[in-house]
Amino acid sequence: MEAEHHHQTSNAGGIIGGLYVKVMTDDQMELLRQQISVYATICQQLVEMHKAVTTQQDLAGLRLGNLYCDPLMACSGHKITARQRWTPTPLQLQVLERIFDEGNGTPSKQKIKDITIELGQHGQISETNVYNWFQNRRARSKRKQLTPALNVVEPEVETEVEVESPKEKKTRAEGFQVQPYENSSPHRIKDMYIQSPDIGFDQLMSKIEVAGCYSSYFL
Amino acid sequence: MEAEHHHQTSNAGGIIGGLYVKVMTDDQMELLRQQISVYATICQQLVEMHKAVTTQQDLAGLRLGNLYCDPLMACSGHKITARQRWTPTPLQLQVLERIFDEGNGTPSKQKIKDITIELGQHGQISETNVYNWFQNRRARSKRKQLTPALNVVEPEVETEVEVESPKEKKTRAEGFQVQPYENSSPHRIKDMYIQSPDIGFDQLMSKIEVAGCYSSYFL
DNA sequence: GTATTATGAATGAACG
DNA sequence: CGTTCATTCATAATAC
Repeated sequence: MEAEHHHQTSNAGGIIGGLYVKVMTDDQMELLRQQISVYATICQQLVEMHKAVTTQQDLAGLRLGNLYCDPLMACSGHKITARQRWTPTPLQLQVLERIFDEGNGTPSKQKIKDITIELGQHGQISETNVYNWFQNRRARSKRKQLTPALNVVEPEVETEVEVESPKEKKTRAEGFQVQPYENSSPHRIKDMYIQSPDIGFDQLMSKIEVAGCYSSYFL
Repeated sequence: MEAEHHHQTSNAGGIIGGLYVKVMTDDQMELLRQQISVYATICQQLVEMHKAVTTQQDLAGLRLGNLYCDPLMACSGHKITARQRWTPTPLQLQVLERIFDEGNGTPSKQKIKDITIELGQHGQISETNVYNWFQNRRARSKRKQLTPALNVVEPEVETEVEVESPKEKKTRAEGFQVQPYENSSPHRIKDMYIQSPDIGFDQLMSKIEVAGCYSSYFL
């Protein structure tokens, strides 16, 4: 094995047989395949959820069997402790993120109150929750910014020959790990091909079919 | 999900710079880019639709005066088979344990950096990994100390409202579940990465974020 | 295969 | 505000 540095993040180009082509490493191919599969499956899942919600909308209320759905219930037993930590519902989270993205980094006291009231429409929440959320959001956003460029260590050819670990078992596929850290807005996908926000369900379905057709080429 | 060399018609392989790589034409790349974008956008659209439906549901639920309970939360789907979690190598673990035992309970920022760099010699690692490791190590060390005499089982109160077959006691009660249809998907995608049909909405959202992360490599 | 455990990661809340 | 703690979630490892 030569000391060829393997840059995984760049697609190189070259001339092969007189054609200019992009080249991909197996890792990149696998990554790609994963990505497509994930998207495909997400779409399926979302479709399923949509169907379920749409067709059994009133059943949903009846089927609530959550064990910890009622933090307010003064149930006699202190054993079944409801979840003690507030967790934003997806809706609440959406609103919070939107407000956060608006940049008005100053959630004043009054603003907190307003937000709390608004979010109260979507679930149990308190001003403290909102306050804490913004505090944490800001702090962690900042932290991530401070650790942006992971010094890409180029691990030597991994000639670690240590054998002192009796539990030796790992057959690590060493190398490339993608850590889904949200830098910036993760939902931002550029280069949209569907712009209209009010597209119909059926159209989406057909789009999925098309996408699946493309996928078969690579999977 | 190993790199099965499934050559289609025009995807050739070759040796470049000592690496076996796939080559793609610009057309293929473009096709691919389109495909990913389509999926990404479909996901967003579906999410929006889902949110809309959910909102109505929420309002309906409130009107009924029911105790609030988010039907989408608390789903515990899993089984995403993708390598995404850092796992310390035995060597790294050894070093970490040693540092932890040295007692300096507070690995400061700078220390984290140093440790990360040092451990980077033995495999892929990031500062966050180190940070998390110490956090967890401390927390669990403390918890163990606190729970030596605690009985193994927390006596369940009979508030348990559901009798579950021993076969699926794994899944906690969740308010939202889609029918586990067969894997007969409209488009044949093998090697799914999300297999559980009862995955939750927020989990899906995170998957989308992850997928978007992957995408950034190619878009 | 399925169920259980161990543990990396995420995050609400609290501390100083 | 930045940092730390406590709890929970998801998953790799493992036991069954």
